[in-house]
Amino acid sequence: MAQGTSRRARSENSKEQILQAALRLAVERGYEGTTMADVSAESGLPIGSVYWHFKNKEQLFVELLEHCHAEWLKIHSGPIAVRDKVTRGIAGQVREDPGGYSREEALLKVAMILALDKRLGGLGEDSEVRRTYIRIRSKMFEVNVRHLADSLPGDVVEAFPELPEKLAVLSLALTDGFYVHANSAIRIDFAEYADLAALALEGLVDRYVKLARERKSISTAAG
Amino acid sequence: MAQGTSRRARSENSKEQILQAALRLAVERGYEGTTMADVSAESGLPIGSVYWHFKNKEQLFVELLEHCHAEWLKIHSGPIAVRDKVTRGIAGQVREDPGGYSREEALLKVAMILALDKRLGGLGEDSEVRRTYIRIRSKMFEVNVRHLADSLPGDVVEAFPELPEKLAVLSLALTDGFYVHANSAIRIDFAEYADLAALALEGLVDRYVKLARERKSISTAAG
DNA sequence: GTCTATAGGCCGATAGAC
DNA sequence: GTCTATCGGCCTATAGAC
Repeated sequence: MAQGTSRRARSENSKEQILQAALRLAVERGYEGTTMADVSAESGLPIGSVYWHFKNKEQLFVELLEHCHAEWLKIHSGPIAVRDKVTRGIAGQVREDPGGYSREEALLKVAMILALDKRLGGLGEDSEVRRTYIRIRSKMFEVNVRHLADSLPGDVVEAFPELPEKLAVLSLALTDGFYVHANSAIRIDFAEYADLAALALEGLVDRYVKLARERKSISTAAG
Repeated sequence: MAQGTSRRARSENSKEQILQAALRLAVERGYEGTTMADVSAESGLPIGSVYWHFKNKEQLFVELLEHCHAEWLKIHSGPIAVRDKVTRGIAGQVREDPGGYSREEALLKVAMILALDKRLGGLGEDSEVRRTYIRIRSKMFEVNVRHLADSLPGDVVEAFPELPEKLAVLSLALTDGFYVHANSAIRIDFAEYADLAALALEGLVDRYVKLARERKSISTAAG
């Protein structure tokens, strides 16, 4: 560490190192599969330091989720088309980057793993890790709904206000589903399937667009 | 146990009890979350009996998977339409039956949990539980592809031989995706979404049907 | 703030009586 | 075949020197 590096800065650096190590391990091994000793070894810091920065294992994962969520929010701003939402999501879940995951992908991966890791923090449903995961997932979902709404034609959203939410659920389900598939060793061309999935959802949008236009022309003719 | 119950029959009965207990627990808690002591308690048999019937924890789960797969195969025979495949799959994954799961649903649930439970049997990728899961999932997938192929119009399958496989992947992804969603405490009307998902895939099929018919009329006109 | 050593608890697996 | 008692190993968390 160079001269002039404050104690405070070094401490923050250690904390960051621990979080990054925990992230790398959690993505590979899940919650139960990641031990505090592993985190200590991977970060290069002794286990005492880990417990100095984080009260316990549960708190480490709570902060890890919040850390990733903050990064995700930074990146995801502005509207996004259904097609991009689906293809980006699937691509992100599936990529096997040996050198580590981008922060955008990281939250989704960690979130997915924690979603299905039973017995988080020993008591399942009631653990703070789980509550944090649920809170963050619902925030991400709201953001997605808003961005999809912004990307759809205004008259369609007006006619079917629940459409953005429906699309968000479906695109999230597809993203999650392909993550599961990626963990099941049946090799497929994910890019091709991302296109296909996008096509399917776009077909749905087209249907609603037509419905909206029909309604409009009827009400215009009537009024 | 009544008179005339052979030692052999009682032994088989014990084994079945243990498997059922393991199934109930695994669905709720996953692999790591289910201890041999739990299985022993849930089955009502002492832990020594569990180890008499199964060499170790890994072997117990291997046989559990194979047991469920056999049941699944019994039920899933004959063609099935895309719509039914999707709606049935989603409904099965999501239902919260307090009294236990039907055997049809059980394999899918257990398979899903094991798919994402990292560090199965201590060594992740190389565990026998994982290999068994991979083998069974690929068998189930083949069966689904064949049944979907049987349910599609013959000329479409002829024109696009890869379509049944694509639909199987998408419908499986949707099923899996909604399972994840069901574990994330954002409450939605799954029946409605099952319809929507089916609609999206049917739209895809329609597109391919049209393409096949167009091709046919072109080649007929040309020939 | 950093690090080592270790306490304390839980789990998989076995030994051995019946 | 069934059951109990127990061992060894791993994991979280803490105590306490520096």
